[in-house]
Amino acid sequence: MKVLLVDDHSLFREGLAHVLAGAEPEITLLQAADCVRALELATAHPDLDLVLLDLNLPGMNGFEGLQRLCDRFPALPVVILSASTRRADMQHALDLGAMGFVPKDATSQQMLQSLRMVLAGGVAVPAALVRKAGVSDWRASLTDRQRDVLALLARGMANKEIARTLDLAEATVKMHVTAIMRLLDVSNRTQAVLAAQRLHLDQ
Amino acid sequence: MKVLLVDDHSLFREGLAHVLAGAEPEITLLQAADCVRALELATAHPDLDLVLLDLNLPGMNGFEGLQRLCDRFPALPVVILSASTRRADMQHALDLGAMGFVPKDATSQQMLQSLRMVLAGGVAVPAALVRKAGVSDWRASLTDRQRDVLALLARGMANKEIARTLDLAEATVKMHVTAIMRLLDVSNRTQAVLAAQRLHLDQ
DNA sequence: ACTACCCCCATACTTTGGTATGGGTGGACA
DNA sequence: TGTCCACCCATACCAAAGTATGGGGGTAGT
Repeated sequence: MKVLLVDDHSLFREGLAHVLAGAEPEITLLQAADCVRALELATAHPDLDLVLLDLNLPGMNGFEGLQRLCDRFPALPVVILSASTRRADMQHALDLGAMGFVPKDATSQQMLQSLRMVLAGGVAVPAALVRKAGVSDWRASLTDRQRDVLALLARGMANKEIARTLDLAEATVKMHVTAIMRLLDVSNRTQAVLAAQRLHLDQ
Repeated sequence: MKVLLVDDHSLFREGLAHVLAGAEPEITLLQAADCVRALELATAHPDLDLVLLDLNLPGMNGFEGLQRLCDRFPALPVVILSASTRRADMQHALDLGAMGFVPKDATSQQMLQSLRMVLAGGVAVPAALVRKAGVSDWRASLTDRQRDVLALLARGMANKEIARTLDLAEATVKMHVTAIMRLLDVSNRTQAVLAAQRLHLDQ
């Protein structure tokens, strides 16, 4: 069995490698520290059985990486490993095509069970999610451009800088910022940044 | 040898346990998911040789946990395990009494080397920090009132609201905000909030 | 073809943010 | 006693943020 593990912390990768090797001696484990490398490895190893993907990666957003993986390798099941247990995150990951969601505070037994379930063709999600699905997706309510602006907003940029960066008029940026604030139900840009952080909408 | 590992992700704990056990068969590893449990275990096991502490824990701040550990067990060396590689975080941890700092993206070899160094009575810090030490404590450079204002700033409040809350004139609040921004070396309030978060100066 | 969005721009306006000066109090310390 | 410093206030000014209105162009769905 061949599994690709994507996580930016090599300590975590090595530890998990030991856990998996102990439980499943037949396993071949590939490791990637970021999504770019993960895509390379997935391309180079068509016989992959599973991908374990950490959501909060530096550089490319975990969701974006998930989307690309599911896009390029639709038959390859991806299980999300995440420190987050937010329902919105889990829901979104599953919407994008993930076959499972394992919180990082799960035990190794729980994780292994989830992996087995996914390898058997199932979908593994924590109980918390089953209870009530589809609370809605803030991300979907933000347009592409609004997300672009919000990402720069979340870095503390002024409207003028954002305009320069995205090659827009300042007035247009202001319009987007106003729309973002209305959608997030806040009254100034700092609160918008805080809300974005809470909802993992930054970056 | 007896080591206490404090991290909220049990997957990470189990993985690291395997790594440590593989490298050092004589090791006894205790695990705690939070600082409260960590303090209990440290009290119950006076023969502890080392504590491995994750910085970003839920509930009690990692820094706060570090402080309490160093307070109650001055002879017990604490090595910080953190996803952060920010110099300010490392500096702050060392100021509080940590004996080492291991980034989570270190290899297990690097980590083991750091642990050995600390057990030998040394201090283990990544090279990046050695280069330039003692930028030191932003906290000290902020006055009490500035911290009050920053705390509200970090909630996205407007100057007028802050003034009402602290019963000050808006002009006074502006003065504090300006001073804060100068101290944090940023150019607007949103960046000040972001910097405060990075340096754990919010709240 | 019509509608509905999304995206872009401009102008004008009000409010807030941020800077600069200057001045006042009280506590700490040599 | 004089000096430093944290803290407070006022006024004024310019820059930036945020709101409102109106318009143009593209694309997708009915």
